[in-house]
Amino acid sequence: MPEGHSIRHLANVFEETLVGEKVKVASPQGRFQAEADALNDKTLESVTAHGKHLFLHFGDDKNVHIHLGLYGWLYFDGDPATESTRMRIEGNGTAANLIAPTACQLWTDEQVEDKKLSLGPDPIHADSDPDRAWVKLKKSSKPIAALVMDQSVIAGIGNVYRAEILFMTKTMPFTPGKETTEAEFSEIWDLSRALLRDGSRDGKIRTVAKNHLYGDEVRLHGCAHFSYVYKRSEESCRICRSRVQQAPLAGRTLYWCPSCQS
DNA sequence: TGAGTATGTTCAG
DNA sequence: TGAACCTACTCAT
Repeated sequence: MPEGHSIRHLANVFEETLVGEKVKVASPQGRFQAEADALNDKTLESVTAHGKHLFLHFGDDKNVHIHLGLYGWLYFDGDPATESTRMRIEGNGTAANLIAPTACQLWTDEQVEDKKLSLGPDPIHADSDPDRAWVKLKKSSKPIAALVMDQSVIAGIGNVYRAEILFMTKTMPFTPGKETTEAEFSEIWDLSRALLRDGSRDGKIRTVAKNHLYGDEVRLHGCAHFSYVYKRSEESCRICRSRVQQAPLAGRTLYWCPSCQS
């Protein structure tokens, strides 16, 4: 479900509610019980996000690594824990309930650092270095549409942002990375940063300009979103009216406009 | 109500 | 490359 903007948004919610608090940690589902016992009554010192990975730091070499994967989500605002809640963190009159994550692990500081080093730069961070992504991209013969979603190249972009960013920058998605110019990459990086930051404010993806807002919305897990091309392969391009195309690429469905992105 | 699909990653073959 | 993970939503029946 989530791309990098959602993870940054969830980190913000943690910072507003539970960071600095002595918390109760539990695992109603049981699969995180031993780890929860080790964290119970500790203070949640800080929370960091890198790409689609979320890290809860408890000090004393104890951190929780969370990856929501395809199904996972974190519910706040006092929603009651259910028997499928992998981890529940409670304090300060609120609670976070973690449901169906791909990963929920107790990690050392070293494990956290190793994971962050394995990921590409995250455009949402002011101090991330786009050159690390550019060096990898310009060496690769893989299509740009595979590279921008490769978390070891750029961390945080998923299938929705991939389609929308390549459309908005008029990038032909099958262009090999090594044929991309530095100016084209800079445009992709800058737009990624702007869109991820904007989306992280409320956890929603916003890409379509006001003057292009018409027609049907795309439903993303119960929420309505407008998109330029994502999931619009039965419809016409908002700009040129060509039929939006779809094809599998890098294991996911890619959407693009063959006229605007040529 | 059941089939199909999905903002993702890892691992086996 | 495909299966597994195993939830929530959409759509057809």
